[in-house]
Amino acid sequence: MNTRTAAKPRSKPKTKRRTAPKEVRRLQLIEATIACIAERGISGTTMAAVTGRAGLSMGIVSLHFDSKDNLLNATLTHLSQEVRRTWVNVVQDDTMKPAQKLWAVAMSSFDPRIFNPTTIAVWFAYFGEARYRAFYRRIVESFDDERSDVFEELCEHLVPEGTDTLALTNSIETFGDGLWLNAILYPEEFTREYCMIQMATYLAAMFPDHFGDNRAKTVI
Amino acid sequence: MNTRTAAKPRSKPKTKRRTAPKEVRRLQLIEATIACIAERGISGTTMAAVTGRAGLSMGIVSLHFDSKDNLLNATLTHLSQEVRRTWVNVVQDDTMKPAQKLWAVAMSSFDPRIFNPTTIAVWFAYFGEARYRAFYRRIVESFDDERSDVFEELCEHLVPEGTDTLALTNSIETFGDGLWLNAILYPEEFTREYCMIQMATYLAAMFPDHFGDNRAKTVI
DNA sequence: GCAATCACTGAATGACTGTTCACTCATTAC
DNA sequence: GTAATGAGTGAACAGTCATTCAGTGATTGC
Repeated sequence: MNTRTAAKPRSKPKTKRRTAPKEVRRLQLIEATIACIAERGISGTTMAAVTGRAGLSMGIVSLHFDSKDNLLNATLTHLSQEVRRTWVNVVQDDTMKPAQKLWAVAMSSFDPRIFNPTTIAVWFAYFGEARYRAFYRRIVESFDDERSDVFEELCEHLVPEGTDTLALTNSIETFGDGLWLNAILYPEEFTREYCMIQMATYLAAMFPDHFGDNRAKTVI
Repeated sequence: MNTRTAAKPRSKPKTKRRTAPKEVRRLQLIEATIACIAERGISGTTMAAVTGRAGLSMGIVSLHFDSKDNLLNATLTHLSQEVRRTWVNVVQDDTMKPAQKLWAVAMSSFDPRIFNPTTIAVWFAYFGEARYRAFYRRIVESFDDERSDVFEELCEHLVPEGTDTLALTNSIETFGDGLWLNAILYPEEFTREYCMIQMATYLAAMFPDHFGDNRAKTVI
């Protein structure tokens, strides 16, 4: 439906190309699913709503994903990968010192591509329903563990020997989770900027030697 | 179906009382709803499931709540009141100093009556779906505001003039929210005790003069 | 040009769900 | 005792939804 027409100049260009590569359709459906979940919740996300939004017919989901469950699964995986890309980009910069990296990874949670009302709403939609939680955990766990490991390793460079860096890592992630939660519940107050300031204050309190006082401002 | 009727035509004392006071039935249904949402999510919480679990018939919900929406509404209100009772109990003790009160209110979030897998799961179930979020917010907002006001007023006793006590209050609530979230996702790691220790560490960092170092342990 | 293939369609199907209401029966008033 | 009351029942109903599949039409291979 939407574009990507065959570039055959000699055949009639009036009809839109109806067939598209598999990956294009899959992404098209995943994006429609995201929009739909954000707007109507998972239980309100019917096949008719998703396919209608994508401008396709009902049968298309079976064709590309077999079932609704598979589509929901693929959507969550897609979201996870987007989050991963966001923080991985940041740690790959080898010119940064551990303190800068830790700061950057923590702040990457507020990158507009992943920190926006639509995306956050979808995360909590999956998270909220018990029947999807196992499903959610299975998909998210490896992504979460990977990030926690990076966090913990960075922490070890910044705190005295003997500090419980796992607890520290958990607390940073916990604070970030709480900010996401409030961002969706009170979007006027917990804007992106406000959340970043809150995180900055938190990091300053936890790593006074590195981000304490007015140091924070220079790193932002 | 699974009646309590005992079916003996004219026998008297063995039949359970079939009628009960309105409040008993309402509570019975609300508790069945809580169990059901925790187990199956909101979309899996059908009238048949709720009434079946309560040991009553399908029509009973219409009788006491008119509709499913009203039942869901009443359930969330019930949960909010339980949370409110928990922290209000704590601040009413006038022998406590502000620092102790703030500590006690923050820790009241981990009272087993409100901090348990079932109850937390239900909170996030309501919270997770966009179509219920407005509904959730309407019910919860006044409860939340009331608690935040108390928190903020207590903060003002503990920090230097000019401190942004609203931001500080928000950050404490945010950290608590994050702990609840992790408690349901990683129940083995984020136990009640672990969450309380995390909160203690957080408060110690934010109020070093009052809960810093080993002070915290004495207040627990 | 023609047949084969492939992407896609959408009405039909069957399973499930919230609500209704005619009915049952325990309790209460007299 | 008898009648009136009203709590409680559950089959029936109307609506919704995911899935299916016979069919359409675009594209490709020859």
